[in-house]
Amino acid sequence: MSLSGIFPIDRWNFTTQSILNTLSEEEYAELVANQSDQKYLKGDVIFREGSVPAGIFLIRRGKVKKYKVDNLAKEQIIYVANHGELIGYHAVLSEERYPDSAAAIEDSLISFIPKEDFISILHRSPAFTQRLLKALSHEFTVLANTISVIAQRTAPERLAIALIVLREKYKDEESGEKDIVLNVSRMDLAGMAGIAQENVIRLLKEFKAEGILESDGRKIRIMDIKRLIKKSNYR
Amino acid sequence: MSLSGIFPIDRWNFTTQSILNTLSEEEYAELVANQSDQKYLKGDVIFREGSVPAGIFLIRRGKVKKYKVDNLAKEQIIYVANHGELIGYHAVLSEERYPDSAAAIEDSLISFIPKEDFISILHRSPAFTQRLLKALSHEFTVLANTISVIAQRTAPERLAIALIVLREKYKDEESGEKDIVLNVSRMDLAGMAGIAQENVIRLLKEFKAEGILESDGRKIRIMDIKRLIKKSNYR
DNA sequence: CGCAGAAGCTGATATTTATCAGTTTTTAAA
DNA sequence: TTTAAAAACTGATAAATATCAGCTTCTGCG
Repeated sequence: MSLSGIFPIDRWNFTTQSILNTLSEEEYAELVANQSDQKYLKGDVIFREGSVPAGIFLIRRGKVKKYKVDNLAKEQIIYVANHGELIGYHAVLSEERYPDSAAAIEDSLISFIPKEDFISILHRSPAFTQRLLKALSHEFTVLANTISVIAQRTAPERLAIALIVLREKYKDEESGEKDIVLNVSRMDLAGMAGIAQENVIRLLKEFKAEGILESDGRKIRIMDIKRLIKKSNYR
Repeated sequence: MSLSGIFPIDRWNFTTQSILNTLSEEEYAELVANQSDQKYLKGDVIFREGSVPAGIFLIRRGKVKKYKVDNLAKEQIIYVANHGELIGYHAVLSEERYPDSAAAIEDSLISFIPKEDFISILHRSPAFTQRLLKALSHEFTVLANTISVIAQRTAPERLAIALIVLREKYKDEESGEKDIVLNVSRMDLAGMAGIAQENVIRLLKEFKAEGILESDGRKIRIMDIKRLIKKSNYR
């Protein structure tokens, strides 16, 4: 699964989307027996760093950012989870408090599953456990990749990468393959790329001038993915 | 487990050291039945990013850096593993190529365990699997923490943090609790903190002038851990 | 023991990126 | 529809950090 044959997009995505497929019908039924659905509006916080987990979350519809806030304000986005993905399971498994916060970046529908039910299925289904182990191992790849990029790439490269990654997440929203439209604030882009908001704006203007993208307020339309990948300078 | 009551050192260490304790004697015996020990000199590469894993490694003696190399030269260190820890298991579990490289940062003795034996035990021992799941989940905490620090802290703060983390890894080397001596190159410090070598040298000089540490070539003696923690500015 | 290469170190300079102090535009609530 | 707050944007400046070029000191090998 590689983007346009050159950008290793699998290095940027967790793989919790397909985990639930390992469950039998009755196992799945038991997992979701006590679930409760909740709507979250854009910006709503789902859980906060340092709090104690009571269960895990399944994103039915929408997108969620996982982030850490450092010295007051300024959040660093660790990962953007899409519909179908699980979040909040790390803390349950490691028996720690949440290491990061999660908030909706668009209106979302999310199921809460009590941790007891999650743990119960885990003990019941070896296939589920193996699949989870695989997913968690892959996450190491994604996070190590993120560390390397943030430490070693320039601001324009990091922004380009953020846009490529987001484009993939917004792909299925639209019908066509080309000219995918992202709907994301400058602040969230800054949080993903680890640069100041003002510089995100300036860089977007440059990209626009180069014909790589068009933007109208929050909407960013990727016009030339090939040139964007080139901009990212990714091997 | 928190350093001097204020620095959250557990946020900086994987927990694979105690995983093998979950195995019964016969399980352990089977795991290591086909192991082969090998000595690695300081600087020797254990595995390289992009290659295909054939098994996992158990560090019997020594220390190992896990790192990613970006655009020729300049390596970013993701993690420093100590004796007792397992490395190379992510790629086996996720059935991918190694996402990072590993090299000895001091002379080390390392056992290689064929992946078949590892997988076999994994299927045999639910306790082992659960423990591994927990360890991998904790790793998310460590890596998310690293991302946030690299993205949001200043160079002096990052260097201070690198020194604090290393101090903990070198603790058991010496007898006393105080004035722990690190044995690490400026280049590796630069790789850990994500800053240029030259600046590592300049910052170390500052720390020295402030009485925080003393250094004699590669040997760095932490004199005032409290002031170092303050320097790191860590909540 | 001598020597070559690596690592450590220094100062000067360039570059990148953040910060600041606004203005304009958009958005959503009254 | 008005309007207040939030987000987007701009230019100027400051700060942080990297880069470069050269020098010195170690270190391990022959």
